[in-house]
Amino acid sequence: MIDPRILRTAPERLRESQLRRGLPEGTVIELEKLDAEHREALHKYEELRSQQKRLSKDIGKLKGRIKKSGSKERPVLEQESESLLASAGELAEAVKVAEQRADRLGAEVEDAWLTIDNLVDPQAPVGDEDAFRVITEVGTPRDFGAEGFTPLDHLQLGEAIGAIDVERAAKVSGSRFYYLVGDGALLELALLNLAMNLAHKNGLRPVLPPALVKPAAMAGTGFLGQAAENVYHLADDDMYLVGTAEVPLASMHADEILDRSALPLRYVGYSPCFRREAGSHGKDTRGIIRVHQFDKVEMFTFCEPEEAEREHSKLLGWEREFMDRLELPYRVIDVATGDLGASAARKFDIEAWIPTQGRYREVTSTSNCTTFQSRRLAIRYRDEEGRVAPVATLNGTLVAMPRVIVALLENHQTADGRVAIPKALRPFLSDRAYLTPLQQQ
RNA sequence: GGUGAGGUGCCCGAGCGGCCUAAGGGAACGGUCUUGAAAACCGUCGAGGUUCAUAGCCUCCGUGGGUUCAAAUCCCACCCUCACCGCCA
Repeated sequence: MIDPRILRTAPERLRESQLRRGLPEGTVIELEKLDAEHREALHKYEELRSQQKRLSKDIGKLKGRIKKSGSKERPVLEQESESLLASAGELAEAVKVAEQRADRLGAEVEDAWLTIDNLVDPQAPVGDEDAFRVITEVGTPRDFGAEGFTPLDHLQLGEAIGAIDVERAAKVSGSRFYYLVGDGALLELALLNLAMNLAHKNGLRPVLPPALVKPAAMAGTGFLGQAAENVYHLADDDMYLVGTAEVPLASMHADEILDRSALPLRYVGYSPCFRREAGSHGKDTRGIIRVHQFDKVEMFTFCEPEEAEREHSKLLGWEREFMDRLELPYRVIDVATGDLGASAARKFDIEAWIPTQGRYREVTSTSNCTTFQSRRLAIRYRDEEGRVAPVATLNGTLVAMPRVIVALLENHQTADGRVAIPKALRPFLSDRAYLTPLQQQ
């Protein structure tokens, strides 16, 4: 949710932002109309309600006097009370009608706000998915031709090493599932340990959050908009499986007023992530690039809005630090406005080089959600003047397990089918230098 | 799943359906006093909405409905917490 004052003072900013995202501006115009109507109805209701309360209070006082009255004045007071009650009855009816109208319009305004995405950062490149801007490229993709062999893809490698089993996962759970087995399982745990150690060293507080949440958490983080079709919903319980730890981490401080001295508040969560992948049939069907369930280490920050941009750089820096430790070639892109999530004002993706695809693929992503999520979730803080104001929220991936495993296997493979383990991971893998195919063991 | 108790403002805690729509205490903040501090005393002290307004007014006493001229207070449903029992990772 965006500051409603902007709708009233500068609605063109909302329209402009929607257009940059490639969304219709009509919803904003609709919202303006509804908002005005709602406020008018609210005024009417409040005016009537105020009258009613005054009248009710008078009746209360009168009843009190009747109790204490003598037999002489009692009949007079009772008659007065009768007439007051009669007019109060009429007022009550009018109040009810006015309240219902105001409530209805209020709900409509709220619904209309849900169709408006966060204001995009003016620095974000404008356009659709392909309009991203490359910020930097790090490392050099290997030239397998020069090395004299054709690289295997991650699934071939993973199966040879006995690390990945998608066939049995298909038997048990269907397509887009996988088992990590043996060194595969150990590899995830090693990545987890490295990520958590780095994050903890950088001052983030580790969290193992719930992965099943109530509708408010899902809606508050902005995943029940266009993204809703990709969310698993348990109808019997009206609960959602989270697609990222961002959801429980953001919601952790819902309805709270944070102490300014506690900001920035930084967490790093590890959780399973569930995604329906609706609308991506036929995309990335091989291997574990696109799956329905995976584990992810996610960073999350609550900070003062003025600090958000700087914090965003920090998160990106920590993501890059992690990628550097894995010795993977990657690039950083400034994601285009048309490809931003509903909550994000600006987003940077890190894309790792995938040799068998000959291109960069997204492995991490960090978003500045400014005050969009915090308004919906009522996460506030007391600013310098002691006023209550929404905080800014930001999130960033440290490791999305399957994709990082894909990148590691493919980039670090050797001509004889082994996979070199980056130095940073070795302490967590019995100090081994290679993952070895089962046949060579 | 069963039984019992309970959910009130930052915390504790009172609240015969009206006659102050939240008493009282603590914490916090400001001040007086003090060399400084503590104590004592005085004052301030929830959030949201509307509004130019930190003036007024409206809303919020777990959530959602209902009864009433009027509801924290009555009725219904649900949620959560605690204790014990049963089952279980």
